[in-house]
Amino acid sequence: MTWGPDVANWNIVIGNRIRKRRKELGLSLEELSVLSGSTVPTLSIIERGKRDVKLSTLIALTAALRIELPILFARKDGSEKNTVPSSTSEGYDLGDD
Amino acid sequence: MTWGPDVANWNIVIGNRIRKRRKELGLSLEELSVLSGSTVPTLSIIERGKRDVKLSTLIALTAALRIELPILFARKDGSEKNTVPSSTSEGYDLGDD
DNA sequence: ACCTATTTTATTTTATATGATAAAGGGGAA
DNA sequence: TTCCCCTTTATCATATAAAATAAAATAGGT
Repeated sequence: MTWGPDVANWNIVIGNRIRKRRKELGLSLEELSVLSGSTVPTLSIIERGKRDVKLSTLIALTAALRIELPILFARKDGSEKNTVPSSTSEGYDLGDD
Repeated sequence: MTWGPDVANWNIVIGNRIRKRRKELGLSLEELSVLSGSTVPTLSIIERGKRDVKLSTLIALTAALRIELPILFARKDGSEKNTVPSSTSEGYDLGDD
């Protein structure tokens, strides 16, 4: 495994959010497995932040959990903006696609 | 290749955002390659949305481009909130990690 | 203690992202 | 035109995500 601290942090944050949401829905790993198309062992590994997951896998999971992808990557503090800036004080302009 | 429409869309959106940001910084693929650790061909493929990237690759890119990961995944419309809800009307509670 | 459901861990195989490298394409500028 | 820079495409090797499966832990109930 062994990733940089940023990668490790994001893997754990995302894994925690997935697990929390799964519990909210009252789903077992087995049930989420059916809904998402990932196997139970894979889900266990992802939820514990032990895998450098591919984007498609996360997207399938968000669909199964009925949340949007940006939620998984949202900042923790409720303060900051998180929509695409169209020319901002931060000095970049990502929108529009 | 061949992904579902959600995956294809996100790959293109993220690729476009990366390329736009790279241009903003006046970087060539070669220069971004050095900064991010990905090879030039890989960057070309990612920027055109033709790869199912791993999360670690995106994180290295955001660092090289000096943007935050949530920006890459931000919704297009400037309206919606995008921070972690702590118990919301949407019916889920992802925070805290 | 037992029983059951759930989760974790381990192993093997398959699919694919990524690296390394080379070659080809595409504009501009001279 | 030729040169130069940048990007795309192609090929092969390697690393690893993910599937499939089984087995071993763990958790909660009773």
